Amino acid sequence: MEGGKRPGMTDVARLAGVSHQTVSRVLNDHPSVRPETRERVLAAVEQLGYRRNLSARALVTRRSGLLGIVSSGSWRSGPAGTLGALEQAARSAGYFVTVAIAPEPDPARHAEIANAFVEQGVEGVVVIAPTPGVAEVAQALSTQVPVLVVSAWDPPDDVATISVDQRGGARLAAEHLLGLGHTDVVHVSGPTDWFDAAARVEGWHAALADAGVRPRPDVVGDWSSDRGYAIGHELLDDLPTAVFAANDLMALGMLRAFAEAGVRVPDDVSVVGFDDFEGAANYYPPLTTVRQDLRALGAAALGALVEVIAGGPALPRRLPATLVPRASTAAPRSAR
Amino acid sequence: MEGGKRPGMTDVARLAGVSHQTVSRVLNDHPSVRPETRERVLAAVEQLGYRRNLSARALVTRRSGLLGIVSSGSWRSGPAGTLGALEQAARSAGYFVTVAIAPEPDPARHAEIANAFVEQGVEGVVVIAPTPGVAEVAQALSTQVPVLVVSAWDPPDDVATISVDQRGGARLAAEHLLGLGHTDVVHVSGPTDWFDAAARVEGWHAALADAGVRPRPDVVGDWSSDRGYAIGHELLDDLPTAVFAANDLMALGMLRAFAEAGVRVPDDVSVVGFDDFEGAANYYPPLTTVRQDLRALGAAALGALVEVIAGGPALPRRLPATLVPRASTAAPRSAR
DNA sequence: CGATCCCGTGTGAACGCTCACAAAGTCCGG
DNA sequence: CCGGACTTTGTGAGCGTTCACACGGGATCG
Repeated sequence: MEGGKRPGMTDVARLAGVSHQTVSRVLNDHPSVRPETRERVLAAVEQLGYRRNLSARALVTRRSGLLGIVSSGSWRSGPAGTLGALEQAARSAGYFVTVAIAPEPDPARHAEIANAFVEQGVEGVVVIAPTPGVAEVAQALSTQVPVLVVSAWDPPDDVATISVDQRGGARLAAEHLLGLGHTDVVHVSGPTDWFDAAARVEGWHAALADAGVRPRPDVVGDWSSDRGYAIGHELLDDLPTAVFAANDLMALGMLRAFAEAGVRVPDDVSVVGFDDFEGAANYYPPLTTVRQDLRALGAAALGALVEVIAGGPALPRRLPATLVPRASTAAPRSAR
Repeated sequence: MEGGKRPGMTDVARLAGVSHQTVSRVLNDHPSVRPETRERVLAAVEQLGYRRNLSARALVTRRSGLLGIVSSGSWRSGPAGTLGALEQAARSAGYFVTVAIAPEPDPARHAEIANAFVEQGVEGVVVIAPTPGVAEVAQALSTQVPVLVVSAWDPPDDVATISVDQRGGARLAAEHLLGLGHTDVVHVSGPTDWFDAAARVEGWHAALADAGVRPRPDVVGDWSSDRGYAIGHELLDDLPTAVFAANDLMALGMLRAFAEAGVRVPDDVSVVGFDDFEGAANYYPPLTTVRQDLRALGAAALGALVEVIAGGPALPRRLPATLVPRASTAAPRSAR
């Protein structure tokens, strides 16, 4: 697995018969180096299996080429996509990426993460902040290093933020239901301390208010399909004509509760979800839902972070969500 | 966001009235430093907001404290869990973690990743290798740096490997079905170039052979619920009494195909999945499946990598999978 | 044909830290 | 009270790079 010790620039220089500085120039493809010399150096690099030492480089340039990502332990769907897109975008922007997971509300751990990132010399940090607890990390960091927050959150001050437009997404769901003729509707929300959950609640109510429709009081869930199932059961006593679940998993649980009770979807009740989670297209019935493009989010987040690093402004941005109509929604029976 | 320039050890030393070396000792809590001096240094650190520079440290110690993780773009479920567990375990072992995503089979990209990791000076790498394409990365890397492969893969040589026991898991599924009295059974596999898919196929056939049962020829899927749905349709013509899907999403698609056709699960056909994917407990009916504890996998992988770094042996390890019996399986009609 | 400029290259210092070693200071027993 | 052992602290070098600058030589120009 290893030989003696890794060769350095001087070793390459010696073999190529040039100075270490020339080697450096070749490696950073500086213009003024004779093609022939370049060849010779590259050959030496090849022969020695030389790899540059980024620590040494970072030490003198004060640029680590590292970006930090803080994700959350309690991050349900799609961090895979977001994270992956983030990483890919980062790499093509010439950065490496280091990751830390922030468990919910632990300030000590948050400080530790911030500290670790600063010590590593990250040039910027993306914080995926679903809840206020994690958003604190962003706060802690933003005094030390450029930070971009991915969160449906109205940042208190000058912290740059990006997210999928949760309000807009919820509005889409509401308008879809409204368009079908539903007026007896209910929202099953996520935990209210989640920014996404709160924004969806807002969008939902705003859209209904605009149409003059008064929904039933929201039911608060916890994102889990189990809870969705339980809530579905509770709803059975007095069924609305449509339900908007704050995520697909809760919708899934409700679908099961309804199926077991012999309630047909969408004939007896329409169901809309949120996320377009994996498999939602093949729930029974296929779930109408609001899709968030998390890959696009990741890529956009990275772009925004790079701008912030470059000293750009901290404009909040929202990426649009889109409605994916499928078989779980239809006009209410009364309208047929 | 920034002040002038970051203070260094010498700045701290000057303020505390000691030498830079003493500062270093305090920071690495070396035993022999007088408590009073320590206090003074720590106060100075605090006052200046000093953070050490890990690049500089890495340069001299040749220990970066960095671990690399290569994950795969086409890594379906649970990287969140695995990655999260990996990161947490790494941190408590005193490492940071950098991530790279390998889009499927591109050797050039793999080489690039390997190169980047080596240049960063990672002390070890975890490669999550679902397919031979990605496993090549592991090969390439293992000559340069300690590598641990997470994969249901029989490594060609001395590469350390860890995974959930896919064969055992598939055997569990088969034996569960056998125990219920099923003999007319079929396996819907994953893409055959995936190690996991191949191992599940093997375990399935081995278990059935042991019981003297000849299953129908395997149907090859692609992990997606859409494909599962299509396969479910095809199966309708001549229904077996039980189906073992290589993952929950394909099972989900089949569940829908059956439901739409009025075929009842488990009365008319039993379905077993694999993964215990999010929501599987609330599919309709709740899906009997084989659970992999991916968090445990992540933690174990890190432990193993640390051993490899320390020069330990490269024993392959398998973590057990467990059967989660739910409502989608029952005795075949003939046996009732 | 000498002064000027640019190109290709080399020289030395510095980045912020740890390591090896040396120098005080402290304590003890004889 | 002195020598040795231990404790606490300081000094200088060096890790592998890049940066600032200096230098020689050919081309260009007046």
